[in-house]
Amino acid sequence: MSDVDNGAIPKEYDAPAVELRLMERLVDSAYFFDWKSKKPDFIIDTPPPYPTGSFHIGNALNWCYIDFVARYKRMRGFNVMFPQGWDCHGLPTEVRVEELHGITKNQVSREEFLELCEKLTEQNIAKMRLTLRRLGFSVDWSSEYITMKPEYYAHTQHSFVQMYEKNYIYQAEHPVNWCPRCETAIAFAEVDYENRDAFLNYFDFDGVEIATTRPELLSACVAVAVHPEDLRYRHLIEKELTVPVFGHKVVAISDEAVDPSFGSGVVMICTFGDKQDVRWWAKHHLPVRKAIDKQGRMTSLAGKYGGMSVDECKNVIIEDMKNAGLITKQEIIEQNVGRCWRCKTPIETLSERQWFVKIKSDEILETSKQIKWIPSHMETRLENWTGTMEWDWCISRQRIFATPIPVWYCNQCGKTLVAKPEWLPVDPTKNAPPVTCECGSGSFVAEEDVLDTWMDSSISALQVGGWLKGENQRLPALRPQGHDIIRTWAFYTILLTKALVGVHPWDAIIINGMVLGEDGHKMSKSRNNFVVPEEVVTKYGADAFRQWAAIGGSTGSDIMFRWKDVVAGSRFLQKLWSIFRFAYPHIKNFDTKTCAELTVVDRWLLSKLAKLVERVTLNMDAYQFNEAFRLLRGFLWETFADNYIELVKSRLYGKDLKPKRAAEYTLYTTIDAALRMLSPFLPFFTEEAYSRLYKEDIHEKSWPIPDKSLIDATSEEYGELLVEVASYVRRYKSEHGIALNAKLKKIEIYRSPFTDTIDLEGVTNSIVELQNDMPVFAEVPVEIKPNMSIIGPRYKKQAKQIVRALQTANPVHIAAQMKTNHIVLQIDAESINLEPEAVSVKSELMLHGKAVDAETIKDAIVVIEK
RNA sequence: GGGCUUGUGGUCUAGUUGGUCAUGACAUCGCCUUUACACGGCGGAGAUCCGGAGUUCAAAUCUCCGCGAGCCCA
Repeated sequence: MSDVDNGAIPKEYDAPAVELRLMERLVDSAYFFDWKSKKPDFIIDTPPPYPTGSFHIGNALNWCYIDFVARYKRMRGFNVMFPQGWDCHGLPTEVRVEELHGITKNQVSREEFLELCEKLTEQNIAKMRLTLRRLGFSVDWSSEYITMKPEYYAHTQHSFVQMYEKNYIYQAEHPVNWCPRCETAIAFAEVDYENRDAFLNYFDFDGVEIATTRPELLSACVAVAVHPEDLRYRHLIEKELTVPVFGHKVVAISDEAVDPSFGSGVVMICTFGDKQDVRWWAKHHLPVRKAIDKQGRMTSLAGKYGGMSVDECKNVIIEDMKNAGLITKQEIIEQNVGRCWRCKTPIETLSERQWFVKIKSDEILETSKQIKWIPSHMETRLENWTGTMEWDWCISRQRIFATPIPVWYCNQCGKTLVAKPEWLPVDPTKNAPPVTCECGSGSFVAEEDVLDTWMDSSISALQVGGWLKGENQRLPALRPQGHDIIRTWAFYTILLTKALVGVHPWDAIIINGMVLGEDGHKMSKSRNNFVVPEEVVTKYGADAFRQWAAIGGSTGSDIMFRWKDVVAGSRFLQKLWSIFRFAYPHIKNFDTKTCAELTVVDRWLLSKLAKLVERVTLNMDAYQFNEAFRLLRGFLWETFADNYIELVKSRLYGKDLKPKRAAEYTLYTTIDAALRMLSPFLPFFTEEAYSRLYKEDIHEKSWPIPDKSLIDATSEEYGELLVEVASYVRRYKSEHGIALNAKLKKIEIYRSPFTDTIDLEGVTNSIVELQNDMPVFAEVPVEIKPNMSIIGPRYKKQAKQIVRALQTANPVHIAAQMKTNHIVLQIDAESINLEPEAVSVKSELMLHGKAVDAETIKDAIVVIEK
């Protein structure tokens, strides 16, 4: 090859440089979903990330999966929608705005604060869009949605109104998880749990010993409880007791759930110390005594402790009780404390008037069963969560940056007025309703609470499918998400979609694992095992990063981020580039109509290529990206580059046109199919290579179809033999310290099934002679290998004895018998006729007196003359 | 405490329906600068597939027990 031929193709592939150049010519409209297309839909319910300003590596993993699917499905003829949403609302942005501007949300007006939140969110989204583009994701920007925009939150409000009309939503005074720092109710899904040590205080409760970790709730005590079978306390049941310090009277009840071995076996029930208190309170119809307010301070109910914080009150009351001689002992126990997932403040259980969505477990489970879960065991996580819900989904929040609840209350009669769909979007704190109340009054007070952010994001499946947009409602084929939000996003989306439109939200849900740092722990800033996608892309390029995502682990399992995987990815890019650089001059002007007379080696490769296409396609359909990519890489690196190309070099550089054309044809066909199959994984590399060859966009090409007529067992067998012979010669040279390109005196192949030696002569750089007959030397069998896949099923219990008999027998004797088609073995008293195919013979070959090296490969015998 | 997952050469990892020789990457050792690639090629060494029991002619693969790890939750 002269320099002129490949002068345009640089030797090294500089991925970051190529990728940045290609990004500039990207046209967004290439990936737009076509609402009027006749092609079948493939809509993806992309997770809307929280606009923190940086796209997390865990997101990036998930987006790689999504992009593999989107690009693959487009090539398979689908009208694909890969939308990008942004889940804007919520506390983190509120907190960030307070930090950035050195204010608290109460120091500025509601509007002003909202404006600051929106501005920050816009900026963060802009940053994250850049990362998405840099990673090569084929996002459909025409389908982008931003949940804080009126056109989106109008839909969130619409879902609220519809759910209210369908009797899924109600307002009630009910215990809720409350974060006193954020001053808002939160859902179970927002509660984190942590073990910590606490004092278990034993004290005298009107003559009965009671143990509690929460003496500050004494003023909220509404009952004491004992186990019904506990003989020590039977006499107490239904008696009235006086609460120490505070003096109010409570009744003693019995309940199976009391653990007689915990503490003294008597428990005090308060409003509300923990979830168990709530269960007892509901079951025994106990009264409510609110001792803690929304800021986490003691109320006037706590008497002289009123106004203290919970912790303060706890310390003071313990001191007071000790001084009064009430506390008898204290033990340290491990306690599990629920905390706000955002600010880590211990949560309280308060009884408040809140909005709830009914959880219909049966409906959710039934709907979930209509969805294909990948991997399937992830569905159990949803089932387990659904079965453990203690009360309904609390959707009201006491915050500012969120979707307003579209509700007013009549100032005169107190009636609740829920907005009509045509009034939406609406902020009730800014706008009065355009009607009067049934009672005739036109004076309303606005609901100031806002909606849980999951209400926004959990209509995403409907939203991307054109909900309320005058289109026929379509639904996504696929929901990709992490297993950490199965109990929230997946759960709520199933609930809302089923309730609102009566069907399951998606056909399939594919779960990605979490990304672990190189220390094996979940990636987090505090562990300092954190890597950002930008860093990887700057060093090695997006295509290398995407390979880590593809083969770092099997789909659904947690996957460790490893720099060396990215490095291996970039090396594969270089290998591919070298292959391309080598093939380019041979295929750039290739005429596809040229009919070629293929050699054994060509047919071998094309048969394997056809099988590869079949298997890769199957794995892509099953979302097994790791397997698909592994197959591609293995084929290209070993089969194609290390074997095929080495074998055909002499033909490609030779003067004989026919075999040259055949090799060119095979090169061309393989590279074309390989680039297409690689393109979902390596969009930049394949575009760069393809556009140099064809001046066309590979991403508009179709997925290759396996040419089954090329699958041919005989060609594969012959080709395999050729490869093994070549490999034997290489090994021979290596072992004998002969240079790889050194010429051997002569290579003879006896009993060769094929007739042409051109490729073998090329690759061994030696003369190859074929002989039909047996070689003149003796074949000495040295080992008999049993074929278990034949012996096992055929002889069952006797198999083990047969194997032992074969191994102890004289190999020469067994081999001789094979020629008569009967191998007679004596097993116990029985004589067994074993078929020859049940064994294979390993032989050493000897030539009378003369020194040659020889090896049996399959049925052929290769002799190297020394 | 519960649920789910998982335990494979030094490290990480693949392994579809149980079937002779367990995949690959990185690291390691030897040889090779051969006209695509030294970010490469060829060759080697390195694994009782966590431990135990069971099912089976046959188990990395199925079942049970034990020990360990991860995630989600209480």
